[in-house]
Amino acid sequence: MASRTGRVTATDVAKEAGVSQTTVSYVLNDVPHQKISDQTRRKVLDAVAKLGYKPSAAARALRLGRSDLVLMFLPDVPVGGTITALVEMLGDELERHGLNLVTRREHHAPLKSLWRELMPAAVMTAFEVSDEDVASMRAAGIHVVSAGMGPDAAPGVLTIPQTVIGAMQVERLADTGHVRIGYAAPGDPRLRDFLALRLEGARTACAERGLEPPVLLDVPLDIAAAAAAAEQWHSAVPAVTGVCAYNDETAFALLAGMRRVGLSAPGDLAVIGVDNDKLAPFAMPPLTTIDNNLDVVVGRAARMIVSGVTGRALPSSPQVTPVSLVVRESA
Amino acid sequence: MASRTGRVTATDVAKEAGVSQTTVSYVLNDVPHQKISDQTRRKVLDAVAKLGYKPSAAARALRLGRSDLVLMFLPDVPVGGTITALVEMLGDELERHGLNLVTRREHHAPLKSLWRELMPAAVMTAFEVSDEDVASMRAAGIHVVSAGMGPDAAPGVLTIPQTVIGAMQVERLADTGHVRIGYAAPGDPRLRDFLALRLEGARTACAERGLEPPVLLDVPLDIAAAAAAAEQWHSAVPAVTGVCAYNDETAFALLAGMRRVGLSAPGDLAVIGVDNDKLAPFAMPPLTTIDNNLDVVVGRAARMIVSGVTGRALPSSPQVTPVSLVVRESA
DNA sequence: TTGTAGGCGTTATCAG
DNA sequence: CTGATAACGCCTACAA
Repeated sequence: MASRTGRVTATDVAKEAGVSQTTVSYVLNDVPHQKISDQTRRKVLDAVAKLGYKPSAAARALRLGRSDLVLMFLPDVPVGGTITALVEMLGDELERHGLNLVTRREHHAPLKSLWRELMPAAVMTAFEVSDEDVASMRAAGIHVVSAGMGPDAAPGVLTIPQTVIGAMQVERLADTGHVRIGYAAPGDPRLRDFLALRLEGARTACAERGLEPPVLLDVPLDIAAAAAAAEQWHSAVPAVTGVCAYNDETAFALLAGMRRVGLSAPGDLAVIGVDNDKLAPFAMPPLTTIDNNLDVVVGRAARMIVSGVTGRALPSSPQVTPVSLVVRESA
Repeated sequence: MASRTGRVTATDVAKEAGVSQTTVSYVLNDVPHQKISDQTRRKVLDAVAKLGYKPSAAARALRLGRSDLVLMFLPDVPVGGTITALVEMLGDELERHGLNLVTRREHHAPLKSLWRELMPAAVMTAFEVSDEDVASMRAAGIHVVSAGMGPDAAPGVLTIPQTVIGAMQVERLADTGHVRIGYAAPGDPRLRDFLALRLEGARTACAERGLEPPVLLDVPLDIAAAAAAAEQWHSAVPAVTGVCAYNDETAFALLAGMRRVGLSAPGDLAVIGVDNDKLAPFAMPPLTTIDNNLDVVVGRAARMIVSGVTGRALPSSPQVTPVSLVVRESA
């Protein structure tokens, strides 16, 4: 049966079923205007099952000019749990549609070299890819989905509105009576793009409420440095009483710094994070934070990719901002 | 130049360079016993650069009978940051050798169906794959690397000694004067395999020091439940004074529970975690924990995979246990 | 040292 | 409804 390579091919299936190899292909791909008798179909399917036939992804890709791979480019930042979780979930989701996710950091492989090589069915770019590259991919028949950070909702762009996050933080603080707001920036400069947008959202929200712009301080992942920042906010005049942290990690550092200098949350300084980290409920005090609701984002991304690849129109997505506030005790 | 498909092929390169397609292949693959004149080589390489030629992974895979994909099967557990980080790092590392990592949860795709389809160069199985499957993959020429949890150091098996982790925790507690040890198990039943091994390591270490076996309690990710467990340990006679947590997440929950009932660490109950989570330094008090040193593990895994695929012998690895103690304040 | 030719497993075209 | 047959792009004996 199996040729000398040991592989079960469609031809083997055809022989086993007593039909032509073409018929096997038709049955397996559910070719439309080809009426196959139920009996024939059955014979083929039985042979497939009996032989354990699996079509070769390589041969298929070669023939079709596109593989079943989905290439995802990640920003070259210290990917917090957020993005890794997103990758994890997206991979699971795409797999249900027969797609395989391959991730790559942007700086490692210059994109163009990789997509020409892999002929992916789709490419998902996180946040920064030149329009030129996108254009040439599209020209090559690759479906491109970009994840934008801003408030723009261009077609084919998955929006993860960073500005909304910052705004939501400010709103929570304002709603709980804080008038003078601080913003805790992460030390890592590679996060500045995200920071800029979140900060902008916070600024806008402050302006809308008639508050002064947030007082920006760096809070590196270091207790002593965080403590210094905490004191600076606390002793300012007028004092900052509520701080938006760039993310939960920064928030944890800040809370630790505050403890060191005897400041408590939310009494002396309210703190609100971003990410809803697994450990957020166990912070001292339990951390109020913004949840990205990744499941929603991933679902949306998967739908965009799958519908693009299969050519089906996507079931109109509600386009609700998936970001939500999780109130605990720190703010 | 480019054929109607828009793709630049090796034939296009050959035409551009004024040589045969065979020569192009020889140059690009550095075929040994083929003496290519430097002049010819140059012409080919220039043409490659000029045209931006990239070999088709699909065609290559079809011809060679193996792709440049590396398939990694993950255990179907709530993969903590530990494993996701490992995946991330491994992907980066393999990429340097022209390999592409594709991950899959075990329960989703029944393995066999996937490897037959993708013809991966290597498969990395995390923790649980039947010997039968491994055998058939090997028979198909796929290099298989398994990650074992136990103390066994079989060839082709990457050892991540869970028992050592438990032992190391106990040793730290014993070294700091604790005589009655507790073990905080995670609520999630899917972690029981890991738990069993870590616990076994802890038991053995206790026995070696002449201590009673650790007092095992479930510490779910819930402050109230964790508080109850803390009280139970604290009020036992003789009292448990030091607890090994299954991981940092459990440790954080336990510390939070202790705070609720007025118990402090390490005074009333010393706590030691596992994972060295990013947030561990910011726990209250800063969490003493065990670091898996993933970079070491990943490096080893990558070497095993790459050497297996390229057929080169692997540079003898020191086989030192990569696990190490990180002392902070909680134990 | 270089060129010719065949086939890896699929899908698609075109006759029967 | 089914059966030959031709690519898809690459590697590699075998010839020249």
